Amino acid sequence: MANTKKSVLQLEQFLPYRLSVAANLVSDVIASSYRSLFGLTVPQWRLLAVLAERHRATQQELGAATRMDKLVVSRAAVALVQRRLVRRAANSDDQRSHLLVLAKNGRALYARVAPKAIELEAQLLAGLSRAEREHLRELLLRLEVTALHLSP
Amino acid sequence: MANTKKSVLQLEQFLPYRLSVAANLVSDVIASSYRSLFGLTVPQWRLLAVLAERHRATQQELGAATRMDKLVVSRAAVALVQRRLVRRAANSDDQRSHLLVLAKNGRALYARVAPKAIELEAQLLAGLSRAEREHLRELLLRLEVTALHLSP
DNA sequence: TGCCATTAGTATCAAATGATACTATCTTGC
DNA sequence: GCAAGATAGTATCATTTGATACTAATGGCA
Repeated sequence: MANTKKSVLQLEQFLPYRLSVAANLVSDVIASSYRSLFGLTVPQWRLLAVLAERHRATQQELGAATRMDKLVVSRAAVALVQRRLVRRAANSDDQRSHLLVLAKNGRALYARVAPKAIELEAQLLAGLSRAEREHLRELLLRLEVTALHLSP
Repeated sequence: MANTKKSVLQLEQFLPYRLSVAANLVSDVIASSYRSLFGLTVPQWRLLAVLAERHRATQQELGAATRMDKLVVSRAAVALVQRRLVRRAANSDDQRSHLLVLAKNGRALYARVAPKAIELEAQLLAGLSRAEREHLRELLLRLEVTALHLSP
């Protein structure tokens, strides 16, 4: 019998479940690699990535760029500053916030982390053709937009 | 300039990041819905779903079916038993384990939860055609297999 | 049989995460 | 130009989550 109506739910076929399983597996691969190689958590690594792209940002901007809430950003920033990978400077435009910038150490670490990230991504995507990767990216994006719409 | 080589990393384009963002958004939609409507966490809901499919299972089997570790399964099971949604029976084949079965309440609750789950899935996938949904499912599956291979 | 390694499940403690509320600064409306 | 919100960031506390180690039971296998 073809599954034309799917009035019954099967967990294995349930997309939110599949998505969660895939994302967790990928995330574990990434997270354990960053932690063991560089001592970085995922939020910390994301901040580094954004700061490498933008050269400077407030925590607020970092939160928007990484879609992490301000508490997660704050804790990651504190850790990075303590490790002297990132420096804080006053923001003359707004004294409530600080501008975060990569320190020399941070820049050096990022130069080591980024190739590893690209390599991991390549390994994860090894089973997909170029066209399939593009398609996956696009499908995920559209899913995101819809989910965002449904969010509380 | 076409991005032919991508020697530089952009977080926005980084697949593990995109996947994580999409999965978290979807997961939040699901989790908050289940919690507010039924008082269920995601692990609890997954156990109900598997028990509804199989009628009985040990925690070990539940862990394998839902890809959650035994600690998560144990805590979810305790909560479900306390709410009398699930009953435990001795397993004569192996006295170390128990067989979990949906109680009447659990069956009734599941009958209310499942349609909601299917509806949420439909809403999340509203932006995708049938073919695209299939494709997404397949791509995620292949990604999973690769990630599993890379796992520690 | 009887010993040892393995497994199912849980208790216990440490660490991460999240909710709330606070301080300091900024913005807006009047 | 000054009160009344709003916002950036953090401290504090409560809850979740995870690591470790434990108990009880099983499965080899000598």
